[in-house]
Amino acid sequence: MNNHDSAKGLQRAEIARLTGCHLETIRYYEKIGLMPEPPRSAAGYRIYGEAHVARLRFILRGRQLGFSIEELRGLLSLVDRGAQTCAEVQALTEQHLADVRAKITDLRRIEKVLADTAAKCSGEEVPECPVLEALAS
Amino acid sequence: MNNHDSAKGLQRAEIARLTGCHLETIRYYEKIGLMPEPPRSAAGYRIYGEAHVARLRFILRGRQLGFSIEELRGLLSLVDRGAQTCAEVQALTEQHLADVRAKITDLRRIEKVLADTAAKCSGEEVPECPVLEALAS
DNA sequence: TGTAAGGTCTGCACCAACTACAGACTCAAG
DNA sequence: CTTGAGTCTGTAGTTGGTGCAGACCTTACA
Repeated sequence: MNNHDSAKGLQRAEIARLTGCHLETIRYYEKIGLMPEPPRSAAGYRIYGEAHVARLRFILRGRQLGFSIEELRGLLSLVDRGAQTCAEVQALTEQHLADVRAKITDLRRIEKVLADTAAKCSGEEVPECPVLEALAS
Repeated sequence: MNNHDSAKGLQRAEIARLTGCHLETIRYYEKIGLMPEPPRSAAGYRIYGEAHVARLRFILRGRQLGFSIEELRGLLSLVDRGAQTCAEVQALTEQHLADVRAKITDLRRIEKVLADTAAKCSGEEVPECPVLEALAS
């Protein structure tokens, strides 16, 4: 009954299924103030609406892109107080982009070391393993 | 007095300085069983020797290369029971290399999304910010 | 000889970003 | 009316450490 759902709202398991977010994570986001406290049913069950789904999707997408919780808090506060601050959002994004690029550089250096040392392995019994030697040096 | 040091061993601050490892981290590695418990002075102070320095360097280098604590535990147990297991070390390394490459691929995808959306920003006051829209979609 | 500064000891609390679980409650179906 | 599933709360565990309090030890200087 979709009409029922959209009229009456969603429970925790439903919003979790819709967004792919773990059940407990939603409560966690509420606790740390990323998600607003939803209205409750008479029995105290959380009832979510479309706005909650949209906000949760925003958060999840940001997390996928590697934004930290604190970065998302910043982004969301910009969202919450209006969209006239595009330059601020751009600055946050550029900073995060720089972080991501630095991480890629690091990982490529690591990749090279690992590939080079693994390539030296004969796989047979040799007295000294080149990987272990590379780590020890 | 270097002679004194190498004859009598090193204290925690000295091994930390030599290896660049944080003081408390050494104790942590000991607690979780990566580092052996060192002998103690009469007053209970830890006394480290060359073998401890070498093992700690091995661990630190492995961590720099992104090996997890558990992976290092595996590597070290291979080291501890002898070097005739080069093929096992190679397998661990190849697996880790694959993980690193997967992480690089992910980050490059993220980099592209961030760069594309940030590039759309005018920086001026526009009604909808392209970064926020990209996150919300 | 006294004392003050600095090093070390232990155990515990804290960080991110969740995840898991116990014990109580509620709800819907058979 | 009972059973099973969903939800509620608070709390503990995860990874890889870091920080700190309060007690001890050691050394240098007066």
